[in-house]
Amino acid sequence: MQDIHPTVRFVIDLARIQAILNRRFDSGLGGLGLSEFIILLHLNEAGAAGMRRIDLAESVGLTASGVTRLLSPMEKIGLVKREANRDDARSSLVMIAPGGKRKLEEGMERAELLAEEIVPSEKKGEMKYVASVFSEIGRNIR
Amino acid sequence: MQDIHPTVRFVIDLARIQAILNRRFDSGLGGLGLSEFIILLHLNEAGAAGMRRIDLAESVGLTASGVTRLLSPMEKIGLVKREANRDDARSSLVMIAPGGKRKLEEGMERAELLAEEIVPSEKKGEMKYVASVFSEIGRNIR
DNA sequence: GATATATGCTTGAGTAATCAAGTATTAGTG
DNA sequence: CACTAATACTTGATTACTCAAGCATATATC
Repeated sequence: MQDIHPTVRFVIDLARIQAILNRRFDSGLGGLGLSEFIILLHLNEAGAAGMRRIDLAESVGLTASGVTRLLSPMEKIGLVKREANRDDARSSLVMIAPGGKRKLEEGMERAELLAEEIVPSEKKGEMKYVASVFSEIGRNIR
Repeated sequence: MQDIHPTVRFVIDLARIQAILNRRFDSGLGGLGLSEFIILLHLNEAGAAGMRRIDLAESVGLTASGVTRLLSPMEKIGLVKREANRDDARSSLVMIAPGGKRKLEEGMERAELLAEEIVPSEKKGEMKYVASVFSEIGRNIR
């Protein structure tokens, strides 16, 4: 038990950092939760075509159920809108609404400020490396 | 909104990976939640001296309140034990109990298997490096 | 040495997710 | 073409936290 497997250590450090960042971002994004912010970001990247809820779940890292619960109030307040999927009646498409675009821009400004607080700009190189490791892990885990 | 700030992207990737890992570890550690596992790990490292709950909270990344709620059932089933702190009556010390040591060893075995699934062992060097970046970020954010 | 303030911890109430089970719909198979 | 299996959700119940408030105890200040 002396030496901890590096990847296990990684998971532990990851959990800690995420818990802290989650709290910070949840309360610092101007009334937008971190998950909501992330959803808007993905939907914004998807553009007018929108996304199926399940693909959104996959890219955010939540379950389909979690996405359903998150989207429902967001739809009510006009951050996102839904549309039937003419190719598959099981699924509907979600897309970002004008209100969501505004909120996203607001949130992004704050997110950038928060980001600067946690990683000093001279660490950008390291961040790049970490990002590449993340994307590899991301592919491994689904 | 075209290019996303690298650290903001980092936070988003982190959130996704953590959500997925959290689910995997929560259900793969043999009845031990990931947070409980992490707590046992820290307490094990602290040894017989134990830790104050607030220091435990800080190293796990949760709030004091969260730690209270996690520890209470763990104490009941004999994974940890508590002891008054003779230097400061406000705080009590928590330490790992024999039952906790056993559970931790079991959990560690499974955690290592899960870890191998996520990151192939030839990437251990990279993980060590990422861990060092994490611990630096960790110091920045408290 | 009294009083204000800070620290450590717990608790009630709330929230954000989970899982398991259910309902449609679609795709695959003999 | 019927029938089984898989997919895309949604919902009820539960879990794992959070925050705000409160209670003790400790520390600092006058």
